[in-house]
Amino acid sequence: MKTEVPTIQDVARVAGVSTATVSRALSNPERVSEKARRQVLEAVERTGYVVNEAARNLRQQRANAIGVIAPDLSNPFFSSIIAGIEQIAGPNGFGVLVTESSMTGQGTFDHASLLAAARVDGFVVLDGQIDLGRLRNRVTSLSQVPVVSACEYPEDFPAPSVTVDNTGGAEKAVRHLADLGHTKIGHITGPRGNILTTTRLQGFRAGLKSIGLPVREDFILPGDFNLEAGKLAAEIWRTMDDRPTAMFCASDQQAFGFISQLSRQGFRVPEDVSVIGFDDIEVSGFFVPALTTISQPRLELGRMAARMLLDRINGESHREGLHPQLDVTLVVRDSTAAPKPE
Amino acid sequence: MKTEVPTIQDVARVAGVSTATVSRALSNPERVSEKARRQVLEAVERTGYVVNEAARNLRQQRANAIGVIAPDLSNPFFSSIIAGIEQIAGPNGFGVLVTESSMTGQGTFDHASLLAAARVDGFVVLDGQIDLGRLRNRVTSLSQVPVVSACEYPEDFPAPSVTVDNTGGAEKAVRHLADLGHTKIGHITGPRGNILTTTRLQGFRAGLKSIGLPVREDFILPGDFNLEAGKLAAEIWRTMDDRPTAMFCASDQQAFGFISQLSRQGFRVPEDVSVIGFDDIEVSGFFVPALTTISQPRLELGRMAARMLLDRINGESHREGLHPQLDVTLVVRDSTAAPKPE
DNA sequence: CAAAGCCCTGCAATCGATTACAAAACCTAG
DNA sequence: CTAGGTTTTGTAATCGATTGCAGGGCTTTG
Repeated sequence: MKTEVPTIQDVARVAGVSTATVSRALSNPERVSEKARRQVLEAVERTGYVVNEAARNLRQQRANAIGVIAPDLSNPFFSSIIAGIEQIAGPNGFGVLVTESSMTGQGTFDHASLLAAARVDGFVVLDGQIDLGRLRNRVTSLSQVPVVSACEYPEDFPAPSVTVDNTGGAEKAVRHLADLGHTKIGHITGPRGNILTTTRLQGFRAGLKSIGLPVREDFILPGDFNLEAGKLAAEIWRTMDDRPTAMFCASDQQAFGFISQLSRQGFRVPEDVSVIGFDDIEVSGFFVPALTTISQPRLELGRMAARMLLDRINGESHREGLHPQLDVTLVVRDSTAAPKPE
Repeated sequence: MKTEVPTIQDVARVAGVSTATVSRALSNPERVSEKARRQVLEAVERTGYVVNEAARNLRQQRANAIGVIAPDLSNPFFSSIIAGIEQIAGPNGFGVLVTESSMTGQGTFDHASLLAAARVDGFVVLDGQIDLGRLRNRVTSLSQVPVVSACEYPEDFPAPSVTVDNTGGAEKAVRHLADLGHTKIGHITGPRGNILTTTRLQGFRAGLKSIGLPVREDFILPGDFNLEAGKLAAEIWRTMDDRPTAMFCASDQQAFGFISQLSRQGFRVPEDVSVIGFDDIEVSGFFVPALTTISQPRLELGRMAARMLLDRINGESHREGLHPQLDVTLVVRDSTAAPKPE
């Protein structure tokens, strides 16, 4: 077995043409003669040639890859978006470099700069907490790299973004609960300072108002998007004198934690309290009880973000505008029901 | 704002030294004088220089990146492994290129070849179904790229691997159920032909034998690792005349599907049937009921795979042997209990 | 048949960093 | 002060693919 990796030179020699012709035969087949094309293709087959991306990238000044900065890979919500990005990037000849930003602040910077320069042609940012200002300061070249944010985005983020209608989703959730007859509706929020937290809380308030229910501030519990936060909120709910009969959770995971802890304490969902989540991750339909939730088009989020980024990289204008917003839908399952008669 | 990305030439000019000195100052600081180092560092600061990875890769013949071929990114099980890979790769200066192989057979090949050549220095394969022979045939250069498989691996896979003790885990599961008093123990398998399916089934059989219980073939239901498979198995379980009182599921997701469907039909876990899973994904502790399961060190799987791959790339021998196997542990929660007295 | 136009091909420059080699600078010891 | 050794620096080749340019061959048209 020869250990040398074949180069375009080898192919050229075998095919009896110049390297220029080989290159053209592979990337612009219509620019070479039928005969040359056949010879080149056969030589490629024979030698097992694969283009050296580093050389191509250097010459073309593009990496044919995009970076994804995600806060937490083990969260199924994000992996689905990444899958969507993959679906668009792959067929377009772009690789996807995924980086987790849930490291120290230091780490965030180091990783991003690692990706920068000729490594990637652009970024999709999924992390709403990322300190882009800091990034920009330190990595000059980054300011020239196209960035698109998806889903979450920091305040004043100077880049195109694709989001879902969080406010509208929250309103839908509240309306659904009210339609069932609930009047004492609570909310467990996301983490402080997060844009999703803000918009969903806004929607929650707006929803209550639009149907003439008062906003009970003591029914708004601070939380986070993870399982543990739901569990903690359940503990608070338990100790309340006057309990909400329905809770709108800022995420499905949070709802799981909430329901889980409640069940353990002997409460039942939806009999004792209705619960509605947000996200519609895969397992939600299989939870016990199956979770009523606001469904986000996660795959489409990723796909759209990738499309926008690719457009920017190719210098094309956005077909979908700078800040497209995708619709969310209410999915009614078994975790919500009419309140117990007093 | 100037739009030019600064190169090493610019830094050299600003610092008043040659490009060779700049390069050395950055990668081998001890090889240049104190003075030159200071000048270079300052020039880097001033110009905002970031090394061009493509150029470096081309010259050094290494990409400083590794590829990960995962079957399904939206499965939280895999994302956790990927996170582990990240944890090792990042600090060692390696980027991580993630690719999903759950596409057409065509896609699999295309993606891998996309990553090949100078894109990555090696692969971690998480997909047990991948057809490496086919890959090897078509992509000559791949046979020279180090590969490590983690978790799953195709039969006769000619590469180092890191796995967990699946057989032992299955035995532990069976023994736990038997200890609770169960004698009619069933199993829902993984997908046909998968190595995990085989080893866990083996362990299931061995476990029964070692405690003197007969293996009832009709208690072994064919399945898959996903939620839907568990649901289907529940339908079969329901129609059985003589039902197992405990089920060992090949994955947590499968167990969720099983429990979910059963609950919907009015059965209760663990009162009517005990269920034990395999994997211990994050949500398992928060399921209703909290799932008893076999816990895999998922993060460590990824970390070890990354370490092994990096060792191979650096031409070092493996500190941990060619096929290390990690231990799994039984985590007892609420989905298993003694069988109902007849 | 000549001129003009088009298609195809090859030569050689180029991308930006690294590094072998050689020269220069600096030290040390005799 | 000098020979020999060590450290630091610079020059220029190199990695492999792409592409501007120009030349050669072929076709078309007047």
